[in-house]
Formats: sequence, C-alpha cells, structure tokens
Amino acid sequence: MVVDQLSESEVDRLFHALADSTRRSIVVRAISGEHSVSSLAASYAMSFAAVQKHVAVLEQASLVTKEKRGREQIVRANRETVRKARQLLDEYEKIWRQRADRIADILAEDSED
Amino acid sequence: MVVDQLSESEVDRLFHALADSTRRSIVVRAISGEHSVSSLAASYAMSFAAVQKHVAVLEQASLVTKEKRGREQIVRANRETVRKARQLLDEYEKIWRQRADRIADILAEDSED
DNA sequence: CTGATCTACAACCATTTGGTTGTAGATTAT
DNA sequence: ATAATCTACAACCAAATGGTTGTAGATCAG
Repeated sequence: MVVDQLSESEVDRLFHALADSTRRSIVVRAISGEHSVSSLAASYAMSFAAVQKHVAVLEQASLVTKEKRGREQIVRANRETVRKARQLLDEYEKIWRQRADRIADILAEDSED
Repeated sequence: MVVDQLSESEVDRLFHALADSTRRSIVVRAISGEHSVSSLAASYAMSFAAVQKHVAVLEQASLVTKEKRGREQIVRANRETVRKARQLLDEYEKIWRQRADRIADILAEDSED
C-alpha cells in the first residue's frame, strides 16, 4: 500500500462525488479554468441551488475548493485528489499482478523438484 | 479522448459501485481469488441478502461477473472495468497537462514578438 | 441609496439506497 | 427421501440523495 492517505469514508465520498455526470462535468470545467458557482450553474438545466449542492459534494470530497473573490466564489479543481483516486485504482490493478506473480511462483516451485 | 467506451450512466454506475467500502472490499477479494457469494457474505457483519445486493450493484457496474458452479455463484472481478475507471481519471489529469501546455503556448507567443 | 447579482441555507418532496426478514427454488450431502 | 446449503427475490423500512422554492445577507453598479 502506498496511497492510503485517505480513510475509507474519504474514499466513499470521493467516488460518490464522481458518480454523477453533472459533478464530473463541473470538475472538468474547474480543471480547465476558473469559474464562479453562478457561471457554472448557467450551464446546467437545474437551479442554482442544485448546482451549489453539487459543488458542496465535490468540496467535501476534496475534489474542488472554493475561494471567495468579491461576491463570487471561485471553484478550483484539486489535482492531488484526482491523483489519489487514480492511484487507488492502480493499487487494485497491482493486486492482479501480485496474484499472477504468486501463481507463477507456485508453478516455478512445482517444476523445481 | 480514448476511454469513452463507457456511457455517462455506465460511469455513474461504476463510480457509485466503488463508493462503498463493503463493495470495494468485495472487489479486492474477488481480484485475489475465487469466492462464492456466501463465502464472501461470511466476512461481513450484515445479512447474506445485503451482500447479495452489493454483489448485484458491482455486477451492474461490470466490476464483477458471477458464474454458476453447482449451487454456488462464483464472483470474479473484471479487470478491464477497473482499467477503464483508472483511464477515466487519467483523462482528467491529462486536461491539467493540456491546460498547462496551452498557457505555456500563450506565454511563448507573447515572447515571440 | 437603490437595485441587481451572487451566495448561503432552510424547508420540503420524490426517489434511491442500504439494510432487514421471510419465502421459495436448486443443488448437495446423509 | 430428507435435511442442509446456496441462491433469488419480494416486501418492508429508515436514511440519504437530488431536486425544488423561498428567504436573507453581502457585494457591486448606477
């Protein structure tokens, strides 16, 4: 294990936040440039309050941060969190490799006798 | 884009399936070796039916498959789906790099004059 | 100062989620 | 044949989710 900087419930929040297309879209837009909550909200066929809630979910998952600028809140994506999520899935793929290695070892031992 | 073999709702299901520690645990165990639903269920402090539902969620997300063997159902993890999830997050990280490149290009153009 | 804009947040509602228990069908073991 | 095991699935329930509208506080523009 290398990536376990995240508790189980943080991982829960992280993947849950990513499990909604509106939220993923917000993350992509926040990666690409700076946006206020209201400018983001203008893009979606739902109320400002609904988008505000989505941003809050992303914020609790540390996928974005908000920074007050005048009367606006600027939403920025958090690169590190996306990296951690990817690394988590990398770990899963690593388990497969370990399993394959383990099986290969056993086969090698068999042929040693 | 390279990874878009998945529809938005499939991605929803995929991340939603990963957003639960019991389900992630089941995936890890299914990666490591073969398990029936009931042998998996024995590990968790919840009913068999609850675990059965978790497996169903993983199955709908294509994270695992079930194969009938006698009266048991063997649960196997689907390596390809985990890879797709990781690649999706890779794409996000790629957007950051593209943004950085774009900014670098603009700075280069500025200094060309 | 007044009005427009941006945000925060509460209250409400329908649907989904994650758990339960209970019943029933298949398969295996005695 | 009977009993035990494994699975499927329905019905139910509390809590969370994802949306709404409405109200109110800050900030900016005229």
